[in-house]
Amino acid sequence: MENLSRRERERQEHRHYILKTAEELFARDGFLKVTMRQIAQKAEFALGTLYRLFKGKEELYDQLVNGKTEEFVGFVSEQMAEGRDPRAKVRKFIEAKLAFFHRNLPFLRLYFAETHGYRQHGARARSGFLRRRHERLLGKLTEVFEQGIAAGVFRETPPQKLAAALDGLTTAFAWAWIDKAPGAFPAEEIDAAEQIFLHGVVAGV
Amino acid sequence: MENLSRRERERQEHRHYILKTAEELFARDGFLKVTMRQIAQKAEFALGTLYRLFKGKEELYDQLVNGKTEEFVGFVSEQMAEGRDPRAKVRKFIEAKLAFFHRNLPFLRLYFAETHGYRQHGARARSGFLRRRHERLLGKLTEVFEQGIAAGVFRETPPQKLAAALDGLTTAFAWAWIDKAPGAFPAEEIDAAEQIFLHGVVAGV
DNA sequence: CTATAATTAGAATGACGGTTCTAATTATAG
DNA sequence: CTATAATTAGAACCGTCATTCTAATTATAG
Repeated sequence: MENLSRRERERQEHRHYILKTAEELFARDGFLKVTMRQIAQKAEFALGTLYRLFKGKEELYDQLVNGKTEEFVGFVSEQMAEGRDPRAKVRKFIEAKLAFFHRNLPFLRLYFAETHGYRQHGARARSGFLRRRHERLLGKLTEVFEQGIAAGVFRETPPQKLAAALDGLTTAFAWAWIDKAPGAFPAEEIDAAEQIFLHGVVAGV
Repeated sequence: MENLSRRERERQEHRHYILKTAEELFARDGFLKVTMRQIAQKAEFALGTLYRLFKGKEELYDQLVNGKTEEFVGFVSEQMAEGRDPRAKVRKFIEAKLAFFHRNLPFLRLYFAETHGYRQHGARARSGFLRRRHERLLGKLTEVFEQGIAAGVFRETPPQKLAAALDGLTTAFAWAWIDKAPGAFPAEEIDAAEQIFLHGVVAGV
């Protein structure tokens, strides 16, 4: 990465800056409503320059979304791996997911749009890279539950369902938090999600 | 509704049929990607006829989505009201929500797009009718939890968080089920959602 | 039956937006 | 300094809609 001409380095910086700018627009309005002209204007580049740096709108969007997703899934996976036992891993998953969204607020909307929303372009979105990454993450969660059940820590329940439940619970908390206090660190949400998921809502035995 | 000329009755039937046809298209591709021509063709009406029956694309979409949402929120509310105690109401909520989606598969996508996705048109979607209905439903859930906590049936937890958690959990199960077996009645999902939500995943005391 | 109104089909209009092109500007090399 | 290459700005092109318009057809009334 260091043996690049100044030219090439600037090119990369420009690409990066444009992606960052586009992220806010895409997160707010979605792929279809954002125009290349808007991106160009907000990033202070000419329209033609965007097409020199990216093949087109789809490539630009894909790079953005795929890059961030990789980062997200990687981070959450690593954090989960640090948990010693299934319960700790569950806690890590919740913490990592919400913390990542806290640091990458616009990405929350993009990720959600791609994993649960409409196909945004071509035939790629719903069957593509991002979808597979999301499923991989759920797969890792599923393994954690399998281990926990085998070890007798968790109740006998289909582990995929547990994974879906935890993912849905944390997503719902992310949405509630984004509407309420998107600036603050979602500490309460993390604790509440863990508590409810581990012990349920019925008052103690 | 009965003192209508044959003309007027037919007019209503045509409107209804067009909405039904449009629902499938909107559910599959989203507001922005569906064209009026597609709707006209699929419903076997001329383009001009659509504009005679509806003011435009937005009105058509709004009527569709608002009507169904009213139906959905009404149904779930009624069902919840039938539960005798907070626990039964929780069970009813889960049953009603998943059963409604089972009967109205395309609507699941529309509802979700509107409550959690991008603004689909104008400035209306995210602050509009549907949004308020969704919040009203969450409000009713919140009341159930307040009562349950007061009665000592549920653990002391902020009731809004419980409402968000249950809503998110059931939504996640709806998605998992739609991907897996959209034809079958989601009986397993209902039971698993109730079990996890009430008692958590940690193996019994 | 006509005359008049309602309804239909589908062509024309106009705006918008992704992409490409051109002319000018700026940088690099010799 | 030129000459050549890279880069920029933004105009032009082209296709795609939502919406409106027009001419023809069908129904209703007298």
